[in-house]
Amino acid sequence: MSAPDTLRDGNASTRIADGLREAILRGEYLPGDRIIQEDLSARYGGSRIPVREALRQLESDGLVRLVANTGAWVASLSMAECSEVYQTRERLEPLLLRFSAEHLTTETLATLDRLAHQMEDAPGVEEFLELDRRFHFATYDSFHTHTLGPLVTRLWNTTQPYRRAYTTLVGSRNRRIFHDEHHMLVTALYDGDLELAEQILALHIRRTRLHLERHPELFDPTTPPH
Amino acid sequence: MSAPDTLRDGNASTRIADGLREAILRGEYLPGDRIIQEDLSARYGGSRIPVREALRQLESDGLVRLVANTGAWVASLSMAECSEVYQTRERLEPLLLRFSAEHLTTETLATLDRLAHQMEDAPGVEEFLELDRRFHFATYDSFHTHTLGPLVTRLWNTTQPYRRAYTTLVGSRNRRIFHDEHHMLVTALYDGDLELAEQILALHIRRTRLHLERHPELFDPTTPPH
DNA sequence: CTACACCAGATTGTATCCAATGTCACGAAA
DNA sequence: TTTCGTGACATTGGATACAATCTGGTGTAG
Repeated sequence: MSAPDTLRDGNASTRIADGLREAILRGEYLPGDRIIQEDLSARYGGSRIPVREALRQLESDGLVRLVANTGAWVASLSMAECSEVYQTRERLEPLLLRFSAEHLTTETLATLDRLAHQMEDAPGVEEFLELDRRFHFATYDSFHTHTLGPLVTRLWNTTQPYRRAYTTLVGSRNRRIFHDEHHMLVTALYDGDLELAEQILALHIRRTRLHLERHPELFDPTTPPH
Repeated sequence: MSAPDTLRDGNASTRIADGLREAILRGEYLPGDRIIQEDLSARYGGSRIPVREALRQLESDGLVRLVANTGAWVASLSMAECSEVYQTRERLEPLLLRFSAEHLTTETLATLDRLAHQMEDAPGVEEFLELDRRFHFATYDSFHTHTLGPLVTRLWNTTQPYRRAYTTLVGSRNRRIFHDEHHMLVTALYDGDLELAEQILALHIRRTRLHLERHPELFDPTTPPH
């Protein structure tokens, strides 16, 4: 999904921010991990100046927590905070889906169907997560948004570590209903029934949240003081 | 609402970001205005390093647009983009209202009622905008949120210049329905009817959007390439 | 044994300097 | 007159160096 650590944009801060974001999403850094500026300088090249700009960016993205004169940590969520993100998604993503579905092409629909089936055979956690993300974002990509798209991406990103932990924990048990919901969503989109598609998506997100809430042990026990 | 330009947080970047954010919200900078790093250094003190970090922060907040090796501008919205923000708010704020309303105190309700009445006598545009913001955020403040509150603040911030322009343009005409909606909201909260409160709020935001959409001349005519 | 003060090392925050890049005005050619 | 190239200037991007601050361990007093 992303180029290697070579130059890809004009400036170093963007490159570092992108690289670190991907690393966090890949699970290379875990919630609560300390981030040392110098380490990032060494890893991505360059001095600490662009590293610091990158950290500011990621802080606004909700992936990093900065404390003045003290340091940076990979953001962690309490269960209540994670639930909040999911409830937010439950309201936002159906809207984005509606915007996007109005411009869906036949090719995209075919892709969605293919992804939904591929997921059923996903061998491991990483493949499953990756395909799930690609599936949902494929339903959103047909509408170029200014606000909503980036917002939803952000919400996915901040909760990614917990989705990974949950998926790892429960293995491939109980995934049937998950796949069924995906197929139902594809069918509703085929039929052009946007109202139904919105409802299925909302329920899909809601059910996932309720499942996550059964595993408080995955989350940061304390709400950090901010 | 904010301290003057003196130190308020440990580091300069946060101070500069806060100062510039407030300045943009006050309308001191207009959408499309060029921002020169050196000017901010001079204005807020310090070198350009913390200024650049502040600009990255505000870029992630959607208030500033950065182009590599070229410069920074105060973000501007096309009408479609502004509408998108309002449609997003229409889905998000009722949820936040619901969360918050569960913890509303009698004092807060009294404050809301007072603010709603004060707004009717607001002498100028700035007072009106300020009171409107304080009213709505007072309905949200009873619930300490991790994601939703900051998100809503962000959406308010990015559209603030256009609310100001619209309010200035139409003067105090047609404000009656606006005030009525506020009073209806207060009443619904008094009655503890959250369902009704959510609906009133959604309609309030929706109607505002439709009014804004009658004035395309307020917005950036071109969707900037990003 | 615990609590606290203090100091050394580690890490972050910022200023200055220089390099890289883009902008804009000017002038020459079509 | 318009278009295109060119070069000086303005502005941004980044590296190094240093100052400020925090952390964690050690030793001392209670």
